[in-house]
Amino acid sequence: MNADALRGHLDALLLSVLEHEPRHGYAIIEALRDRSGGVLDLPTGTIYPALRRLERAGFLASEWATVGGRRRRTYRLTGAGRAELAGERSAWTSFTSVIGSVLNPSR
Amino acid sequence: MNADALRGHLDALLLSVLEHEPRHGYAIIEALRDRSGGVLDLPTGTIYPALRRLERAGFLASEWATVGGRRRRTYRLTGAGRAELAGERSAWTSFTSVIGSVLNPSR
DNA sequence: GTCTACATGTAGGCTCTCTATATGTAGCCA
DNA sequence: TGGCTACATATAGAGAGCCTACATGTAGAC
Repeated sequence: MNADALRGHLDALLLSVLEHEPRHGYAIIEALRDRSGGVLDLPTGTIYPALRRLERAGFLASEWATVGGRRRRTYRLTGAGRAELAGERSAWTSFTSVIGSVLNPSR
Repeated sequence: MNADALRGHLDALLLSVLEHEPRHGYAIIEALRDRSGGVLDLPTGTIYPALRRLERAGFLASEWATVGGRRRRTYRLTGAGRAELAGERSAWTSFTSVIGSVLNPSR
């Protein structure tokens, strides 16, 4: 998976993974790996800054917890985050449609 | 269309538009606009550097022509460019599949 | 006591796309 | 003649985001 290809789509992935349950960073990385069949194995240097960016934007909220002696910062979707996710899903659909129509024009 | 979303996919678009006929930069911009139904209206500052980059990479070759008193640099796909296009198409398919499976998991 | 898994974080680099600007021709219209 | 629009190419610099590399620490297995 080329790094640039992901650009601009990571936010949607993160919001999507947090849609039904809050998760901490490490668990998010695992969830992305699972859902993608092992293809998406994103480095911490990508995930953690992105989560902070999304929180700063108001799409996520976080709180600290300690589980088994380890500190976790657990993120959950805010209302704005849910709206953003809906927008991202719709943007993804039209994006694939547009690129697809250029890449494989039907005529 | 968000600028970041395009990242890493522009090369595929350019190669695709040049697949069946050589074109010069200005005509490539028009072709992209047409094929995308007007959504993709890319600035010259995006297209021209990208074309040079693809030529430097060996995927395109160019030659100058003068038509109606105006100078054009016409680009065509090289053999390596055709191979690259095939790879990009396949990468696009798996990319959409992966992102799609994360965004809308079936379970 | 060492190794792996779990867990979070930052600094700096790299690359690509966009904005803004520059230059020039051809044709239309007033 | 002068101005406007379409045609045509090009570059400098900005901005943004993802990655690499590094730093730090706990828990449990062997």
